[in-house]
Amino acid sequence: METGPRAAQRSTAERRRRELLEAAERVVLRDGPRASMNAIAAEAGITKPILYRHFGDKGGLYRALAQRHTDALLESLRASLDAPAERRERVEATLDTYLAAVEAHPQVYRFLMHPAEDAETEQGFDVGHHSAPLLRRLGEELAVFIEERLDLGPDSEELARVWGHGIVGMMHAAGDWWLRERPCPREQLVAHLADLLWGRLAAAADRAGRPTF
Amino acid sequence: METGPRAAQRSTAERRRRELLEAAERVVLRDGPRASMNAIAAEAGITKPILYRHFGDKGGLYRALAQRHTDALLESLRASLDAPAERRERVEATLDTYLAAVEAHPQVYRFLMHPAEDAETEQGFDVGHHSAPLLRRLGEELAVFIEERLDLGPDSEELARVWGHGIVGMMHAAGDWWLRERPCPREQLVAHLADLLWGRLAAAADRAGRPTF
DNA sequence: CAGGTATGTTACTAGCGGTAACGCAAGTTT
DNA sequence: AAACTTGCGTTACCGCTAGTAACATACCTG
Repeated sequence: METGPRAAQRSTAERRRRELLEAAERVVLRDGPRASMNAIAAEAGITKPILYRHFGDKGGLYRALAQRHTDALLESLRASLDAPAERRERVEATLDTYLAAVEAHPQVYRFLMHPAEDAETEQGFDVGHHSAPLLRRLGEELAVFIEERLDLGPDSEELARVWGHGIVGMMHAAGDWWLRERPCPREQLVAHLADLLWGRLAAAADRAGRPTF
Repeated sequence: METGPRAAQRSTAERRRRELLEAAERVVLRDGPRASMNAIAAEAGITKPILYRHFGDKGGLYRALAQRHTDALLESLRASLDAPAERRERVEATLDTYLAAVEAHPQVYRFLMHPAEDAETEQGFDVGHHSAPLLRRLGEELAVFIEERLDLGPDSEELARVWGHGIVGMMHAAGDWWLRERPCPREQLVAHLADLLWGRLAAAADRAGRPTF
């Protein structure tokens, strides 16, 4: 156990950092991703330069803020994907985990995934530039998982990566649309997406009296 | 045919507008989405207020700029999806149309789809806020198409919309990743994605000596 | 010729991210 | 005890942005 003034200093610095992050989170969840550094500093009861000393720049603050949520989400997703069950059940569980997180904290989700909502006054958070890494991480992790577990013949690594990113994109886009329109309960969305992945698009019959599809 | 000074004025105004849009396009393709109104005005050889008179605000200019490209892309996609051929062929042709456009004009693509690349100096174009509408439009159009052409039983409308948005998201995410990493030729990516949609994920065998997936 | 209308300018505001320079308190060293 | 370092905090500023108000100029119309 480390003691002495250095340790005390570091621990207070870390506590301070957590306080600042909590203040930033409050502001971001209230004002959306266009929250300004001034506003965050004011919420924390201090002034801008302190924020910059702690986080370097706005991107640093954002990343620190995003990591709190992405790490937890990634862990849940890994668990769902790795649970002992049939393949389809696990795919559904994973989709459901993601969508449940989105449903439970839509503001957090929007902050992580969506660029500044309104004005192009891009002084806000350029979340898009940071959401990409998250989606990329998800895609890469899924790719590794698929490649490890499935026998896909030649080109399996390439195929797995295409699928990893494609499936993550599907989940993301469908979830985004669903969150906005809420056209059905979550379990139904999950089932529909799993149906899509299970080839129901290919197997569907053409509608009578229509050109083929 | 309308004549007289009013018509002349309007036609010169429209020509001016086109000139301004072309200047804006040059700047955006050169400087990325963070191009400033000042830079665009300078490129056009005029000053800011003229831009604002023509396009209202930065978002207006962006929308005018985006429409030029999205309309053409949407038309190509509709044509590919509606061509006389087998379903899988048409799905592949549509994916390929999208990816070919992405491949042919990556800068345009990035402008349409990606928020300001670097600094969070969000004075740039908040493209994310505008790309969403494009992806949404694509998803909705595909949903209508699927619902019209396929016999999906009960809940067909809901199912078609989930699939529409999900497939568009898959295409978008995979294309985005592919554009960055270029891991394989286009036709291979198309085939992999079509395989995914055709249920090859569900049909794949587990790898020997591994937990099931 | 008088008058409106579109086109253009200069000069400005308000707000942003980011930083330099300084004050101050507390603990450490001599 | 005095002097020095070190971290926390401030004020005041920079350069940039989007957007606007006010003014000038040309041109076509009555």
